[in-house]
Amino acid sequence: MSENENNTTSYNGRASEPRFRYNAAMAQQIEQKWQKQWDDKGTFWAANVSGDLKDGKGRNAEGRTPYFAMDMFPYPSGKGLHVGHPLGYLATDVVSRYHRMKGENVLHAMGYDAFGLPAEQYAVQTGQHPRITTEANIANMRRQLHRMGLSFDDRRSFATIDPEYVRWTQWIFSRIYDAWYDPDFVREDGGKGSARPIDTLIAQFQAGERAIPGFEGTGKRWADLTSVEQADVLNDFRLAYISKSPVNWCPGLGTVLANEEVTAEGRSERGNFPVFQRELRQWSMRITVYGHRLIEDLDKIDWPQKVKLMQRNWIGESHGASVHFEVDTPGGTRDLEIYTTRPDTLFGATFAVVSPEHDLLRHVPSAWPDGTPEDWRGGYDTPAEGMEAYRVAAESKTAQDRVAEGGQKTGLFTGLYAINPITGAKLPIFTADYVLMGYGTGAIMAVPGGDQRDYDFAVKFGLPVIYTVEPLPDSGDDLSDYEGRAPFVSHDGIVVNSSIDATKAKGDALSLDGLSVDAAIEKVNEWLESAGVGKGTVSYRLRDWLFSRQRYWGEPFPIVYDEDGVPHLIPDSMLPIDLPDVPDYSPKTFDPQDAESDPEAPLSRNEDWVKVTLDLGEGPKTYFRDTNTMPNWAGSCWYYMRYIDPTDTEHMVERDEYDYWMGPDHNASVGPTGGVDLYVGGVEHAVLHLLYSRFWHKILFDLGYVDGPEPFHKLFNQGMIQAYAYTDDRGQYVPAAEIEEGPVDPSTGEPTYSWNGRHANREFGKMGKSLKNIITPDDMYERYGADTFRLYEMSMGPLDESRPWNDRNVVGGMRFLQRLWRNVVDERTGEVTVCEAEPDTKTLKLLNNTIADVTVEMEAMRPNTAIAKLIVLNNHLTGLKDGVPRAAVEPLILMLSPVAPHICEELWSRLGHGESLAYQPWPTADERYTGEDTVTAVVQIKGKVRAKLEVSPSIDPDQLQKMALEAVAERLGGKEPRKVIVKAPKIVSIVPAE
RNA sequence: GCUCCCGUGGCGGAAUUGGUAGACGCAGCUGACUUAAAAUCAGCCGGCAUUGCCUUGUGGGUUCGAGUCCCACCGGGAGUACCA
Repeated sequence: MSENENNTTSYNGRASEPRFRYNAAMAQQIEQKWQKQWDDKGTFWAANVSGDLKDGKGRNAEGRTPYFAMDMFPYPSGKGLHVGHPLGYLATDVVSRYHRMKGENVLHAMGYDAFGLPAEQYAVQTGQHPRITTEANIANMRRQLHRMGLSFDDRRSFATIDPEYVRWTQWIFSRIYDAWYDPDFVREDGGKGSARPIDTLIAQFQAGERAIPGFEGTGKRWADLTSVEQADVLNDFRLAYISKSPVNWCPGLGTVLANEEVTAEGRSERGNFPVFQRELRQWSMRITVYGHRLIEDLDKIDWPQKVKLMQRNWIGESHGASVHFEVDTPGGTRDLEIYTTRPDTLFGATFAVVSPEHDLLRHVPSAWPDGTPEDWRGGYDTPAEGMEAYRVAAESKTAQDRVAEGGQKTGLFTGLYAINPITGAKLPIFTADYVLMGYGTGAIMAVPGGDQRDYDFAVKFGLPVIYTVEPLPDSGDDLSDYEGRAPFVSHDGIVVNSSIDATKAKGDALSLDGLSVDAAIEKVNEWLESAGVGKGTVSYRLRDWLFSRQRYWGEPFPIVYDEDGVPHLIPDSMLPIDLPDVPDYSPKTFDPQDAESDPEAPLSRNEDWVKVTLDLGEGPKTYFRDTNTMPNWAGSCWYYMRYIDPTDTEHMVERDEYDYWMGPDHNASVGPTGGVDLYVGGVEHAVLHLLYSRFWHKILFDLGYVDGPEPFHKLFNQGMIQAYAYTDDRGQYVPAAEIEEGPVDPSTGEPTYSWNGRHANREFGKMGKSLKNIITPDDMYERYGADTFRLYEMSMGPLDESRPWNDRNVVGGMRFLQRLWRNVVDERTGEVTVCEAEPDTKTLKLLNNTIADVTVEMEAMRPNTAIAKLIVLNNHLTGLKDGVPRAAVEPLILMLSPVAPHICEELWSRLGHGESLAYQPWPTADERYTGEDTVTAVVQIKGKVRAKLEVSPSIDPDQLQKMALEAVAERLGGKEPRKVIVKAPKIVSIVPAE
């Protein structure tokens, strides 16, 4: 170990320092030495049960409990990492190392989510292929992570852009495309509803077991249909299908977006461009059919409540009823189906509202009915003219515009009337943009007596209000308002004025009067069904997942179209479909406000690629490739399974390997759903990646490719590392590293800050290049070494909470490691100084209590408190007069090694051990030395501490009470206490006599 | 607006089931060592105060006892928003 010349910072070594002091320079040498050894010896290779990855370097899979710890893999950005990024990676690494020491077979690896917009945009600017920059970025990020000492099995690393990986992404798409959802099929796990191969559906059509939608009553059999007709029928069943419904078109980005990628303001999450609703042909995934299962199975997995709640809200399951109203139109009687969650209020419906895109609006009368009030007409001469103008206006409105209207209702009378099936009342039908086409049926019955929005609308257009529910006296609703102006919206109440006799409407007589709301809903649903005018239904906020993008840097679809436009799947044997070279990588973008523009995909620019001759079983024919690419989420939807064996060329994942690592009950902590044991990542993926992954996984489960219905058993969201940033008085960011802290301003209680002698303002938030407050891991290695960096990040606070980075505090971790080093190694000579004598009883007590406590903290993923307890033990050893006992410092080193692995390996080796400590058994506490000899019992009078007693932990409660009463006898003044509570051995609480 | 989470010293943060509030670290202070400084080691370190009182955002409540449970409010953060 050589002397270091650098003396610029205190921990980087200086001439006067002892030669064998643990400083930054020595830390760097130790760290790189051990990182090389781990690599050379394959220390972190995990053993599969079979195949190419069976080699676990002497530790086989058989007989060892599998543990799969995983991070949300990174996008390899060109910007590199800052200290905020690896918090989660360090946490999983600590957990992985701990589980290895418990004797488990730990699968821990890191891949790269490498398709994406930044690389594409860089390619657009430079003309360089995105693969080149992406691969350079991956190499750089791999180096940065490696230097942290993360214990990955490097044989299992891959990137989503690797052709072998793309192949399986396309293979999964093919399986989804070739599947339909059979809601009646009973799965192996007993649940109802399952994805099934599309062949099973075709067989039902061929056998005549199932009517062919759209061809009922034509007498046509399946074989009689043209290929185009067959394709159209199947498209309506496939789980990946071509949709012709409204999608989010973003001209500024030149692509369409999923609902999840559009902000509440109606703009693109990326780039903040306006988004318009357009009807375009696009790929969609039928995620809505899984809505109920995606909610239901949340109960079976160990995820933060917050994320479960976000997914439940996003899916938005609501139970209600659909009701059919008859509408008289110029072309005859039409059916209007509405959706309501409160069918009990049908008697209070006084009008109906349909969304501006609703089909009914194409059947409005040619003139306004006699007596139509002026403000119902909106100034238009005919209903048709009004409908068209209103629809166009609503379409161009962003969500922001709607918010700006401040809840003000707009709308227009359609000239049509609907017959309330329960009362026979004639209700005017309006159109208004507060009713959304995409939810329910796009039409509502309006009950102004029970709904604030309907009420606002009724007031504006002078429509009547009928109350059918009376609030409960103790409901908290203001009863004085009842029958007054405001609607009563509470769900609790008693139904009144809700009865008909059979002569007034379809069906039998019905009375809801006097029932609770819940009972009324049940009764009215039964009535609707028996009268054939409606039924109870379930509705979802979740929409199908828009799955195609007009971008270059993504996976091409394994789909070609024949000359009739019928899509055909490319056979698995021809996968992967590689991206073609194109003259220009950018999608055609438009004026962000140009809603009428049409997407143009970059892949369409290579005609040689688009037009291909293939033999798909009917001899060589000309086909045209699909020119869309998959969204960024495709690769991250299933990558966890690929860690199991990225070398497998035969399967996405082999069943036996899946069962071993991820199958149901593969270890004691995982339930019947199976899945990754621990998945750590940011909460920002709560509804995007995590919902899509669960969806794909359930399809693959239904189709029998994997054995459990959930991908991730335990989810953990790490907090964010925040930082201070500084601006000058013009508001420009100035480098945080060059800020000087001045004296505290007495008026604010805050210090003053300056940069280059000028005043600076401090703000608190994220770390970012533009904020000029970045600290990189490389800065930390340079100043302290990777172990100190790891120690600091793990000790700053609870892993799941956000907290500020404070440069100044890092030094505490360095001092701890130095003290530990000095407890083992003589700083001047480099000799090992531990003594071989048995530790004294006090040391043994502390050691074994520490082992017990630290084990609990590690199990609970609380490295911060584990570290605090290890520091206490180390501080105790430092103070020992007769040298540090080996029997105490070795367990300390083992327990610290998950957090600071390099220095611990070095000390372990210097203590004479030939093998890495990575698989040394985790220390166990000797119960002879746990617990305490005496505890402090507290004597309280009315909750206040009045005396303390040193007593045995096993003291008899009666004896303790006696001692306590003696100790405070003076204060009780000889009176008998009113009450004494004894919780031996810790508390005696006395309530004195008055 | 609705839903959820969080408020503890100068700072980051500890406190099984309600049971001695402030572990551990940073900063600060004192001492030892040193010509001196750094480093290291030993000690002090919530506030007021004469022995005791006050103190976990504020105000109430439950309890022998509340940072922890309940109610209301204040402040901060996150999600979501005309979903019928």
